[in-house]
Amino acid sequence: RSTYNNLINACGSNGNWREALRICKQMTENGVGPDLVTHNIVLSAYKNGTQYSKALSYFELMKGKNVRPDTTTLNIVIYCLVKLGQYDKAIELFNSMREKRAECQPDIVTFTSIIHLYSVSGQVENCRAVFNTMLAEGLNPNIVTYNTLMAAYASHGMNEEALLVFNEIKKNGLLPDIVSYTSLLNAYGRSQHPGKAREVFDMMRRNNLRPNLVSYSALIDAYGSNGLLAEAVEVFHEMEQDGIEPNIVTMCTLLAACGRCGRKVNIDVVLSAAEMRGIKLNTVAYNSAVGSYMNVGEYEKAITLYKSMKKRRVKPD
RNA sequence: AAUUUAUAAAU
Repeated sequence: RSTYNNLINACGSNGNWREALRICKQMTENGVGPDLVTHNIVLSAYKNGTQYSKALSYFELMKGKNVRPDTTTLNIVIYCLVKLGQYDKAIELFNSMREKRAECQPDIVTFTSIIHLYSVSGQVENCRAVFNTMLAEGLNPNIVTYNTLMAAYASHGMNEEALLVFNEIKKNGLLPDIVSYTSLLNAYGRSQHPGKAREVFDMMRRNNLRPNLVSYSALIDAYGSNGLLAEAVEVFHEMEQDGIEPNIVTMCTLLAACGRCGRKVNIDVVLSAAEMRGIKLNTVAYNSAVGSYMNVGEYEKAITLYKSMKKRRVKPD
């Protein structure tokens, strides 16, 4: 059974949920019944394949077969509900877990997921309360919990709150990791403090953490979204010299930066830079480029790009 | 140190 679970998991963690299901069926046909771990692996296979509704259906199926879920099961279900924007249902499930007699009590993952929920559902003011409740329940936050709380503040441009959390990490004997630094950096970028964002980036290096693709892209955006295109481009070069390959998000960030620097710049340069690196533009990147052309008043180029979008079979949204 | 769950970047 463990062998099968391992096999299913190998497919599922790559988002290959069809193959995962196929093996799961085969397992049953060979007379090996799935256990709860198997079910959880199937659920997470759906999740990794972004098949959130299918995951929820599977969960209903489990209930129909009287399979008792555990906290991990419910955590995955909460994750899927959040992805589908079904926040009320997620909260309902969370509350049911918190009842005294509930079989599956919320754990640190559950609480962290709920903090994240409140961030993405536009109720960041609830995040700290959830965090405090978790403490009151005697659960110790780990670095992911702190990072989630920080990211919540960061995405809302609340840099002071984010910094407070960052300092709490150290106070509680944990070490900020690359995600912590990137979130703090992002908090400054989102609140019009690109210089502070750079300071965080440098601080990360001084603490012997190597900035990765995400950290670099976040710094590029900190400059770009605040109108500092030259600095953004400089970081882009710094990144490549550091041996980190840009991806579509990086290029899209630069494309957006071109539309925000307040003057007419050559967006084509960025487009061909992407092409030279074999990075194919997706819908978001096209939107960004078209938007930037509009911002700088190059309406004809915007239309041309829109047309080439269709030619390359990238769906406009 | 390996069967399953939570966190950071773009329009």
